[in-house]
Amino acid sequence: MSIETDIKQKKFRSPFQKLALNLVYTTKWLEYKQLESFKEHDITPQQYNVLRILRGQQGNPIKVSDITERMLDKSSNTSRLVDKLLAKNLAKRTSCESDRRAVDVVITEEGLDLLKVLDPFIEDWENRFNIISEAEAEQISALLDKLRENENQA
Amino acid sequence: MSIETDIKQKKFRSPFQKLALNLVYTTKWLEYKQLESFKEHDITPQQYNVLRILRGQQGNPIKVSDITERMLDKSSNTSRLVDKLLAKNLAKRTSCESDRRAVDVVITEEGLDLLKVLDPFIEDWENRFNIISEAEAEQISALLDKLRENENQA
DNA sequence: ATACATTTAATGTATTAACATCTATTGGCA
DNA sequence: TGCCAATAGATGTTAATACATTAAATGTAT
Repeated sequence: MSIETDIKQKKFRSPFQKLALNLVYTTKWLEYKQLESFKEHDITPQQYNVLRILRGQQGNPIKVSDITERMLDKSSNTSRLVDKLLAKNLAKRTSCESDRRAVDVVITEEGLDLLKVLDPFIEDWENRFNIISEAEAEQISALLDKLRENENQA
Repeated sequence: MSIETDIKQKKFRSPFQKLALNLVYTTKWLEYKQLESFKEHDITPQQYNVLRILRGQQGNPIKVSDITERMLDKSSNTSRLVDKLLAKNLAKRTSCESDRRAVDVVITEEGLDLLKVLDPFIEDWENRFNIISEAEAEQISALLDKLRENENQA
C-alpha cells in the first residue's frame, strides 16, 4: 500500500518530505513486524542487536563502548542491555586485563543457540525484500548513505 | 559515510540485509537529529506527529481513533499523547455529539503557533535531502511502498 | 426490548528509554 | 611523582512506551 493511503495524506510538500515520512513509517513497520518474532523469545530488538554484534566477534571479547559504536541505535544504554543478557545467560562479562575501567563481553553457547533459533525468522524477513531486485536494494542503500552525508552541515 | 563504516560491519548476508539495517540506522539517525529541534520546544516526535495531523484537519475536529490511523507509529497511545498536548494548551478536546464514546480533538492557536516555529527546522531537514534528486526520492518512496506490500504473506 | 459483542477512549502497570550524575581508572604533563 | 582532565561503565531519576484491562456507548441479532 502506498504511503499516501497508509497515513491518509494526499499531498506532500515535496518528494523529500514524502521520503522522510516514508522512511520513518517503513522502519516502524519493519521493527513492529520483527518484534513479533523477538517477543516470543523474550528478547528486545536492542538486545538482539547486541547479541548479533557479540556473535560477529567470533569468540573474541568486545568492550561495552565498542558494542555501542556498532549498534544501530547508538544512544542506547549498552551497559543495561548487557545486564539483561547476563541475567538470561546469553552473555558473559569479565573485567578487561589491559584496562580495568573496561569490561569484556562474550556471547555464551546459550546466546548462540538463541540466535540460531531466531536466524530463520530474520532471514525470512530480509528475503521478503526480494520483491525488489538486488540492484535496487543496493541502490537504495547507496542513496541512504548519501542522505546521511551532510550530517555536520549548517 | 557508508553503513559499513557506520556500524563497522564489512560484509552482509545479502543486499536485502544491508538495506534492512540501513533503513533502521538511517531512520534512527534522522529521528535523533530532529529530536534536537523538538526538545528545545518541549515536545516529542510523537506529539509533533499528532500536531501535524491536527493542523492538517484545517479547523475540523478529528477523533482520537482517526488520529491513530494517520500516525507514523500506529502503536502509540494516542489518548495520552493528546493529554500531553492538552496540558500544554496546544490542543482542545470536546466530546463528540454524534458518538458519545468518541472524543473530538482540535488544534489551538498556541498549537498552530508552535508548528509555525518548528516548520523551518523541519523543512530545513527535508531540504537537506535534495543531495539526491527529486526523481531519486520518488523512486525510493515507491520501492519502500513495495517492500511493505507483502505484509500478510506467509 | 434485551442480551451480547464491538467500538472508543481512558487507565493501570511494568518495562524501557533518555539524560544526568557518580565512581573508578587511565593518560598526559608539569 | 602528583595533579587534573578524559574515559569507561554503572547507577539514579524521570518520562515515555508497550501491553492489558476497564468503562461507557453503540451496534446487532434474536
